[in-house]
This record gives sequence, C-alpha cells and structure tokens, in this order.
Amino acid sequence: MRKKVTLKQIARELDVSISTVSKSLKDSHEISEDTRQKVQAFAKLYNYKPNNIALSLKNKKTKTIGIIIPEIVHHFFATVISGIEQVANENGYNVIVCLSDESFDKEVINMELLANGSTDGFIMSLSKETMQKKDFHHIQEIISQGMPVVMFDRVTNDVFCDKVIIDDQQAAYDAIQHFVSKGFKKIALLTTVDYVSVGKLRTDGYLKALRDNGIKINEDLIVKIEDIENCSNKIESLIQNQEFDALFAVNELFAVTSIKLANNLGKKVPDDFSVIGFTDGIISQFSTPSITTVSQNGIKMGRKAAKMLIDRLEKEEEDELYTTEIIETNLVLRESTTT
Amino acid sequence: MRKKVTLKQIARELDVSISTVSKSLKDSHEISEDTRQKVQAFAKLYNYKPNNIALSLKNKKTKTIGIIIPEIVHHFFATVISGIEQVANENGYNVIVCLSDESFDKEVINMELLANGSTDGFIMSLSKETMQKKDFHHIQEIISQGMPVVMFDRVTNDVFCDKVIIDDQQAAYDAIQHFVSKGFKKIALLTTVDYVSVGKLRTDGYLKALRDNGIKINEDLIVKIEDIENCSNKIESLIQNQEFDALFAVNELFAVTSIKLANNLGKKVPDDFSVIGFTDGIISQFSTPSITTVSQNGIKMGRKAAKMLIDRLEKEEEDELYTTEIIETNLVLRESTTT
DNA sequence: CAGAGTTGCGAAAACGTTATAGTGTTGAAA
DNA sequence: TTTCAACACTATAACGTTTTCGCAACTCTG
Repeated sequence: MRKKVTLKQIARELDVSISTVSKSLKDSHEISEDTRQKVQAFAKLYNYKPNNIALSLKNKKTKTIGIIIPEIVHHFFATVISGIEQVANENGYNVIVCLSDESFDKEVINMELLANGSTDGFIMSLSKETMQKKDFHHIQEIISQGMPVVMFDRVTNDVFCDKVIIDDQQAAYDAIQHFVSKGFKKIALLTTVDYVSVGKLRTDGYLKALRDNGIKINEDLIVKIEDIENCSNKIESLIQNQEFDALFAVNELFAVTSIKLANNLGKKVPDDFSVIGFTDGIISQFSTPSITTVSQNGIKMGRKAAKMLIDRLEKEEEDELYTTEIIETNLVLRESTTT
Repeated sequence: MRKKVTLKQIARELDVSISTVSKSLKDSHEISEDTRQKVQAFAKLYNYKPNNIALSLKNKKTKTIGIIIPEIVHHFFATVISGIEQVANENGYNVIVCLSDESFDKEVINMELLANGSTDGFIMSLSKETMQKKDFHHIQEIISQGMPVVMFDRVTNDVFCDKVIIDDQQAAYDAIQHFVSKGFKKIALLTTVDYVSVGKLRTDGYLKALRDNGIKINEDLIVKIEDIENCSNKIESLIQNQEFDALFAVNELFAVTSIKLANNLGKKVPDDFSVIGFTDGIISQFSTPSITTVSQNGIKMGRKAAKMLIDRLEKEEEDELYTTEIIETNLVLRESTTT
C-alpha cells in the first residue's frame, strides 16, 4: 500500500526544509533552479498532491457548496443539482448533498453540521415542515455568521438572502390564459394546501387569470390536496361530479393521476377535457397522452443559484444587497391539450 | 456578524488554557467541577461547535463518502444516492456527489481531487467511456493508497473491491421465462451495444432463456441500439418488418419508446405484443399502459453499498477479502403484459 | 515533617499546509 | 576593509483540534 506522500516526507527524503519543498512546488523564485527541479521531479515521481483538508484549514475556505433539498428522487431537484454541479465544477467547487426528507429537524441538523467548517455556503430549498412551522432561525443563524445562502424554488420572504425562483403565479396565469384562448371557461384546479408556497402562488395565478377574464370562480372546481399518496378519492369525485372542460394541475403527479383516473372513469383526455401540468419531468414526456406542461428549467435554476453563491463567495466585500432572480418558464404543448 | 467561536477564543475570555477548555467540554475528570461548568456554560452561550475541518485533519478521517456516478437526472441513480444518504446519515457520514457525465476524464479528475483528503472512501458506478476504454488505473491507484471503494451496478472484474450488483443475467432470464410461461415464442430483444456491461449481461440472460426453452434464436428479433437519442428508426423497423408476440427491453426508455411507436404504427400493447422493461422508474409506473418491468431496488443497492463501505472504514484491520453482493430483483407486473 | 500520591491545570506536539520573517553566505560597491 | 544587497534557504507561526506529558500545589501517611 502506497500511502499519500506529504511535504514533510519529501523534505526529509531530500534533506531540505518543508518550506523549501512548498516553495519549490510553487515555483517560487526564492529557490534555486537546481533545488526546484530536484523537488519537482521527486514530487512528480511520488505523485504528490496537496491535502485538501490542510488547505481548507489554512485558507479557511473549503471550495465546497452544501446543497440541502427535501428529496433527490424527484426529477426537478435532480436537474437543479445537475445545474449546480456544472457551475461548481467549472469553478473548482465540489458539492455536498444533504436530504432533509421534508423534515424540519433533519434540515436543521444537517445545516448546522455542514456549517461548522465543511462548506463555504449553501444552496437550499425548504422542507415542507420548515415552511409549515415558519421557523427559519437555523438559516438566519448561518447567514449571520457570514456564510452565504441561496434559496431556490421553495423560498421564504422571512429570510434575507439571494433567491432563485420562477414566477409561479405568472406561469399559472399563462397556463390558464392558454385555456381561455382556446375557448375553455370551465377550468378546474388541482392544487396543494396553501402552506406550500409554490402551490399557493400557482393557485393565485389561476384565480387572477379567471378574474381578469371575467370568469366566475367556482369553488367546486378547486381541489386542494394535502396527502399526495391518497389523492385519488378527491380527484375521482371531481371528475365524476363536476363538469369542466379543462384542468390545471400544479404538479406532474396530479396531472398524470387525473388523466389515469379519467381513463378509468371512461373519460378521455384531451377529448373530454384538456390538462395542463406543472414541471416538465419524465412523467409529462412519457405518459400517454403526453402532458402539456409549464416547464421550469431546473438546470438553469441550479446554474443560476450556483453562480450567485460563488460570486458572493469570491468577492471579499460583504454585499448586503440581496437579489431574487426569476427564471422564465414556458408552456410545452403536448397531447393532453387540444390544439 | 457573529463569527463562529473557537477554543482559543473561549480560552482567552475565561483566562484558562486551550487544553483546559477542550478537556472541560469533553467532561474530562482532569478538570475541576467548577471550571468545567464555567467553560461549558460559556461554550453553550456562544454556541460553540468544533470545527469539522480541524477535526478531519487531526483524526485523518473526514466522515465523508464520495459518490461518483455518470449522471443524477436519472431515476435509478437518484434512488441509489438516496439509499446511500440514508445509511450515511444514520452513521454520521456526509456524502459528496460528483458527476462524471459519462466521461472518463471527469471521472478521473473528480476522484483524484476527492481522494486528496476530502473523503474517506468512494461509492461509484462507472462511466460509459471508462467501461469502453477499460482503463481503471485511477481506481486501482486510489485503492492501493488504502482508500476503500465500493462499485455498484456498472462494475468491472478488472478491479478488486467490494461490489453491489443485481444479477442482470438472471433477471433477464426470469423476464423471458415469464413470457415463455405465457406461451410466447417469438420474443424480440431491444438492447444496448455490448460494452455496456449490464446490457451485455441482460442480453446473455435472454439468449440463455431461449436456449433453455429450446427456442431458436432469431437474430432479426435482436436490436442493438448505440445512440439512445436516435433509436426510433431501428425500433420502428423492428415493429413494422418483424413478427413477434413479446418484447423485452433492457431499459425503461426502450420499453416506453417501443410502446409509443407501436401505437403510432397502429399496434396496441399488450394486445398485439407484450412488453417487459428493465428498471422500475417513473416512466414504467406512469406511462399508459403502465409497463411490466424488472425492478432493481436502487434504495436497497445504495443502502447496501454504503453499509459495506462504512463497515470497511470502521474496522481497523485491513481486510483483503472483497465481496460482491447481489441485490434481488423482481418482476413487477403491470398493464403492458397480458395476464 | 519528609516523602508520596492526588488534583488541577498548562505546555507542547501533532495533523499538512502556506506565508512571513529571519539567517548565513556570497559578491560587489564604497 | 567595511557595508550592503542579493541569494538560497530555514524557522516559525498560523489555521483549530486533541492528547500526552509535565509540573506545581495540595493532601495524606507514617
């Protein structure tokens, strides 16, 4: 077993000081050509590579970004990580990923652990529980220690930091507008409970669009789903008992589920009603019919978030001006809507 | 801004030595009850937490696992990460994720970087390019430095280390056996080029099952796809020009694509032919018809891999006996096969 | 009351690195 | 010959910890 070689070992072997070795490897002019070459040759032979941990301790920076997200088995989050990783990689950073599992406690524990020197900053999306509790002290604490945080997608106004979001309300508005332009007036909504910020915003966009088009809001057409596992009943009841010609779902799962249930109940999408979903993931692309959807570009979000974080890390003056970047969405037309 | 407090600062404030502070916080009996309480109170007040980097340097272990995978926007890999993260978390480890993007160079660079002190070990799945080149020197090198590596899914026999795989050949065999038991004899295969180890193994299982059942192998029914982006032509040609009553695809994408194309060509699954895919991902669950598939339990693979790595990390005697764990698969029956 | 043991604390080394501040030798200018 | 600079290198501190060892000042014991 060939253990990693250190400066000290090289120094001992060549009978020079550690400083000389370090400087030789950095091509310092303080060291004679002769010595430099000797050291460099030796270092190359033994494949010397500086120890990251020692460097981190010395430089007080780790070149590591902490990512805290609710889950990873989720197309959108996976794309965001992918985007973050791209930019991180381009800038010599690594990413360390922690999953909160939608749990407040896990989010807190993981962040506090990583904040003790393991990362230079954080990119995060809030867990459901955190949003529900509205307790952000762990994030405030970390920011007040001078560690930058960038939030994406699931953000809160209660914390001052950089943010990357899509304009959820506008995106939903556009989707409804699309329906209206096709002549649909009876538009159902499948959404989440209000404490999920993005659900709320998308609902707001739906309501605003209806209002702006002078369409009366029918509460019976609005279904708020709490438990994503057992959403079938509510959706079935909507399809069976209400009359509507279009349906807007605030996520992929609701969209595909409603299509499947409609099928079972003898209704066809888009013949009996059109469907627009949210988040352009695998499901929307590959279900039959494929689903028209509001596409949130996760890669772009991730790249932007990483760029914002690294920018802040690499300029020394502390800038108290936080910005919120909005990533544009677009409607991807597929088979679940009539043309 | 309240910067993190260190032992040194506490020592200065309380006018004791650093050693005393450190020992007090560890409840050492060397320190008087009085001093201990004073220090602990102060530390609590200022929310002292030891610096991970300093600890890593001192202990020569980082409590961090490096994960190197080809991509993350991929349901299977995401589930594996999820499994790894669970076990890592339970054991006080963090995970640092690097994506090779299927590139040999990126795989090498990332591993070498992390190997310089950043992680205690690796869990990895080979990139396509690495498998094609059959160049594993970077992995050998890291193992020879005494850093444990666990490979999963895309592994190689050329490296001695712990591995976690599914029995690809057997799983494929079972899928074909299922077809045969339903009375199908003309079974098509949609597979990858041979250098993708799992593709090769699944193909072998297909061949063996046919042979064992005395079914003549018809090369016209075997389609090897190189470029996953442009697989439509080959698949269409298969569906149009060949006659078969069942189709086995070595991944989800091939399965769903063939169903969609069949649809376009006026054929219905499972009425005209049955389909079994591989990997139980989102697509198989949500496509219409939903797809019968060989389920590889990614979570389980990840958990197992993490367990193997951590076991090796936490026992001091170097064990040269490497094991290969096989995670069982099972056939999830859905709508794409007749019952 | 001398020697031994206990108590409570501090000094120092170590992990691997870099940067700053020396130090001794040489050669040249005054 | 003195003085000063240049050269080539080393020593040391620092990053934040833990841990071993040493050392006083007590408290017993006989």
